[in-house]
Amino acid sequence: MCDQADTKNLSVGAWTKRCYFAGRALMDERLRPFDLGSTQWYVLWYLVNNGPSVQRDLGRALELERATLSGIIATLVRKDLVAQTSDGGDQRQRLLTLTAAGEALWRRIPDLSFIHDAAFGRIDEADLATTIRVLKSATERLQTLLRKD
Amino acid sequence: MCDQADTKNLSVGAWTKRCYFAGRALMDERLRPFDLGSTQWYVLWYLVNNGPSVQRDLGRALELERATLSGIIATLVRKDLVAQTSDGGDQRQRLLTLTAAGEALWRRIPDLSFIHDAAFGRIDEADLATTIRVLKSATERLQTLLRKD
DNA sequence: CGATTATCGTATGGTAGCGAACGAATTGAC
DNA sequence: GTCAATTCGTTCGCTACCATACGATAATCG
Repeated sequence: MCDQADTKNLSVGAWTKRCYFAGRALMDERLRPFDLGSTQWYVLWYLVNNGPSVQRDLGRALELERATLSGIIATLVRKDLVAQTSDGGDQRQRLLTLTAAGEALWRRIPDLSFIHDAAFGRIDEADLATTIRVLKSATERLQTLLRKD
Repeated sequence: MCDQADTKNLSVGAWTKRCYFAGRALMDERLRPFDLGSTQWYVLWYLVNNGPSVQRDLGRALELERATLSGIIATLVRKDLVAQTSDGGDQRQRLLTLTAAGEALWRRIPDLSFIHDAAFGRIDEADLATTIRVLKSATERLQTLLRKD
């Protein structure tokens, strides 16, 4: 967004947006036959790899706000891919488990790691490290400014 | 998202997301007193710097889909910040102009360039260039894969 | 123990983004 | 000149994200 602005630094933000949305668009496209969104895929992925989990842990791992995750879970429950129960422990928490339909769907979904390989696989290790460092420090600075005046 | 996944390359995507949303969140926070979203700000910014513009050009400059821009314009028109007219030329196109209220609001909004300065200002030029190159090539590869099978 | 504080999930309302389908207008091919 | 293809904007339905406010449950402090 706004490459033509005064400082060339703005273009970092522009490419950050482009890259983020291009990745999401590709995931969404490949998941469309399964009627699944990219973030919904991440939730299933987490449950497959970590087993039944509490909503709170899932939100922290995927860095999603409670409200955001709540909506995504509601969608997955509506599609009968995930079940939301109480495990008898902390009554505030909800335990999420894959349903049989959810597991069956997951087995039908092809591997999506080619997306990350295609995007970053051929890039030099040192350049990747630099990119991560730049994005990380920029993010930290932005978050420091947030609500800190 | 998903830092704990198998390949470390995944974390580039995670930081891309983090950085993008951190920047947007900061813009949104600073614009909240003016009841303006970050993308709405970009539209006003474009009109201020380029004068009355056709919706099509604005969409291309900001890289927004027609449908996305249409919604944003509708919001700005509802707030009486932007007016949508026909300029007598191509009858399919709509000319966008800032209203008096839009110009008045723009004058009240503080400069937001500090956001980009804070995020990327202190980063080494060479590292910035590397980051842009990595993000650009990743984006291009992703877009090549999109709908090309 | 009781009252305050913190945490978890939900609900609401908003912005931002995309795909698909549509009508209207323009352009191009023949 | 007519008909097909393209372009422009809108609308609809959807995902995803956040802030805010709320109720319910835990944890803590007195």
